[in-house]
Amino acid sequence: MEKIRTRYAPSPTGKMHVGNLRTALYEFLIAKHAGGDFILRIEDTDQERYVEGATEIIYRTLEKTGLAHDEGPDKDGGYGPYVQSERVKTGIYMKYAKELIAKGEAYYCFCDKERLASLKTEVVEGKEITVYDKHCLGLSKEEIEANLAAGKPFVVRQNNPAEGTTTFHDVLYGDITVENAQLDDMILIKSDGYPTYNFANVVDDHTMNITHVVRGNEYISSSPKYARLYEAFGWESPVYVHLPLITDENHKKLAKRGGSSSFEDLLEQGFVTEAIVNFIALLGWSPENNREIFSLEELIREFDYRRISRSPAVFDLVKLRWMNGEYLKAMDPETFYAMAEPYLTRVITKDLDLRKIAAMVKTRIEVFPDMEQLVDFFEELPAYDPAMYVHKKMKTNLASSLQVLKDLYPVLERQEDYSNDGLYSALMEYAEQHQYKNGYVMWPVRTAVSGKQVTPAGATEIMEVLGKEESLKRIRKGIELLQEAVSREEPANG
RNA sequence: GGCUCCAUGGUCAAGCGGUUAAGACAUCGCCCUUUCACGGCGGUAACACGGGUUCGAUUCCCGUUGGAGUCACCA
Repeated sequence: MEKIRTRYAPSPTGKMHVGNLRTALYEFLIAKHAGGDFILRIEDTDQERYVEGATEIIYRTLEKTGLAHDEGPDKDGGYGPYVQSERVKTGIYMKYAKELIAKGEAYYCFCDKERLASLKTEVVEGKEITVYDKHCLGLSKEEIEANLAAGKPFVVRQNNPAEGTTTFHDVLYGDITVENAQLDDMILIKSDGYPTYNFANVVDDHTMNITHVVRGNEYISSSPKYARLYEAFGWESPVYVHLPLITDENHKKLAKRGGSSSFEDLLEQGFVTEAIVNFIALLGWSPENNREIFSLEELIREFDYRRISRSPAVFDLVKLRWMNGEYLKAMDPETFYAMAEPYLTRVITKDLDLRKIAAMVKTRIEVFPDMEQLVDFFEELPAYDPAMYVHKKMKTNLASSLQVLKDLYPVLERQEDYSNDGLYSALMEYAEQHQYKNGYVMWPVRTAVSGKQVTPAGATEIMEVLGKEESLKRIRKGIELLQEAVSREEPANG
């Protein structure tokens, strides 16, 4: 059987959109699952949209995500060049365009912008819809020669029949048939001499021996035109795999612009590469079993493209967050610390044991930025409401908390061992002496020492990090606040 | 609007003629607990509608409705 060759053919126009990343992933997986090759081809035929540095983003993203290409601009496999603007220089597209012209499957068009604008257009939902009228198809050989000789700008258009139907096959969607009358004479070669995406794509896929064309669903409606091109050339059509759309929560195609639609945006929001890859793999595909957590290696093994779904999938950030949390929990502590540190130092400037803090927070966050509000109290005791000392379940109230803190203060002052274990046994000893429940004493201590309703660890772990001096200081502050609160309460009660 | 595609809970989804219609996220409740979280257990929640085909349709066909995509010298 023929070796599978898939290609990722992005345009260097900016960030790496998650839809594109997913396409690249699937292309990679389809090839690798079958031991095939994954090729990178840069489609930069639109000079106007070209963005400086965008090619670097593509390389960087593929590298970071582990989607290693077997061939590409930086890795010649004998099918180069792998950048379309360079291929243009070889004259390949014009050569094939002329072949089509000779066959009557394409023609020169000299219509200028004005004439095109004068064509009857229909405005639907704010979009102008113009159908080219094949005006230049009627040009005589002499007229064409004369125009060409005069250096008149031209484009080359595909000549589609007005009758009959065209059918193409997609592995997921089956046969799709459209009336040829629906196919407008799309431009193959632009007036600047560059091929359009549609044409370059077909020529390149064929000459680069691509066996499986994997792309987004939005191309499905132009596929019949591709099919006609292959037919006109007498080329064998590749296997088509059109991927379901990824949509936003309103079920609209995920916008290019938007807070979390690019790989870079997601990294910025604190997501981990592996989680992103894992998550988008499951957007439109599911394995035979119920597994959800997959490494790239495992995906390669499991990925059967026949199980790709046909219906669009909403990009659910909430579930991505969950999955990211799973990755953080499974991450080894050193790696986690290395990634967490920059976020930690954003809120903690004091000389505290950041490793310990990172460890506390590791299983409690979904994305890195979550940790900031979880640990900021280490830096400074926030102003807090004494009402926080009241906990129904712990049966603690203002007076009991005050009592506990007052009792404990000298104990903690005497305490030498400020390790978590040492402190814990000291507090437990106190609890036992007074027949108090653990929470009855732990709750007020934790509150005093953190000033927070929610903390990433228990009282003694926090004190261990804080150290003796700071811990005592915070407990004194707690006693002070409680005394005020109690005295304010008493007259009212009495 | 033309054309095309899609249709199982709020979301991702399994299912491929006969099932108590999985599982995950989210949500709710309980348990555990040095609060919260984590973890454990459990609950709520779905086959868009109407016709066929069939002994039997979530599953096959047609239609309706709904949603989406696309109609560039962009990819």
